[in-house]
Amino acid sequence: MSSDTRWLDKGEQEVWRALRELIWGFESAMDRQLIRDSELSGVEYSVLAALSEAEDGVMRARDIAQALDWERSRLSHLLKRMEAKGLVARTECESDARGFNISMTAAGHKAIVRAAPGHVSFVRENVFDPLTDDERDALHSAATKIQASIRAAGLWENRGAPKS
Amino acid sequence: MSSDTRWLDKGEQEVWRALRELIWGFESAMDRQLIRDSELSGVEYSVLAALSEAEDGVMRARDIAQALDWERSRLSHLLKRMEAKGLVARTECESDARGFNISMTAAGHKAIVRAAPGHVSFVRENVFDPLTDDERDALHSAATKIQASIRAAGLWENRGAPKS
DNA sequence: ATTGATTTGTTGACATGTCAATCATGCACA
DNA sequence: TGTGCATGATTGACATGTCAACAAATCAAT
Repeated sequence: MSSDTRWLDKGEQEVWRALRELIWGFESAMDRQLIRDSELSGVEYSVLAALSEAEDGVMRARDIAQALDWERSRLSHLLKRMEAKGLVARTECESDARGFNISMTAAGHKAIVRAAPGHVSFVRENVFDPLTDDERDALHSAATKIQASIRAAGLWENRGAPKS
Repeated sequence: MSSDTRWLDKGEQEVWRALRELIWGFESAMDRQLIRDSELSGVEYSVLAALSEAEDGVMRARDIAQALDWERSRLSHLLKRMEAKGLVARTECESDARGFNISMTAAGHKAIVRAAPGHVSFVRENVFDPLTDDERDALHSAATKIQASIRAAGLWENRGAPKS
């Protein structure tokens, strides 16, 4: 494809290093904060947060997977564990015998209500507070553009269904 | 800690969603590209890239772990696999009988030379090309500031050694 | 020198994620 | 209405990461 690779110059390398460190470190830092201050892991929080945004706290597994952009098997494994912990419950789906409705239990609701303030504070204190308005806006548009570019290259999707 | 949580408003939620998706999706997209175009996973590439930057292509395991900010056991497990694949070799360390020197093999060198152009192209095409100069600079400073903030909060380190 | 703490690295148990295979159900269309 | 394909979800094998326990070597302080 390219025998004439455009390598990164000194300045570009620094930008790339800063971005790479952020991408590698941010998620685990967020997880550490969550686990320290609540009993939820980052992925468990994600699922419960998705359920919270549904009106009645119930979603089909399919829709959770889509909302989080996860593989089905990943969600399936996680739901099994969360069910064992009593954070969610599953009921059969009336309209489609293949599906399941996932709902938050009282314990799940309690857990996310307890975890949410610390999580939001983490984001506010470490993302919004340190940035100027211009930096925040530029970060927004940069993140959006980078994602769009990767999507256009066909490398974003988890299971790139090659239409061959 | 805070009964008066400063929740995110609509605009902030959008910024946060864009950043979260980038952080969750970028690394796996990069891994997909690497595995598609070479025989290296992202973590294997990281180790070989670190070794490439040492003059003689040899580093102590300790220094690799520090350069990548990884846990020792993670590196140990990975090096065992990479050694089995013939990508790296280990020799005893003369100056410190506890340590090991890790070196690239010819196969490891060949693999990273083969993988590097595509990897650099991925970064250039998806990070630098889509951004204006201003956005790139803002991204740089935003990433730096966010990391600094998390570090100041004591949540960055992998093994936060609590000095209790 | 001896003792005790620190550093370096490995190991095993376990948590989590990916992938391919499987199964049942639903749907489209002749 | 049946036949074939698409969808929803689970499972098991495997890859990878975390954590705590361990062992050996080094260092520091007396």
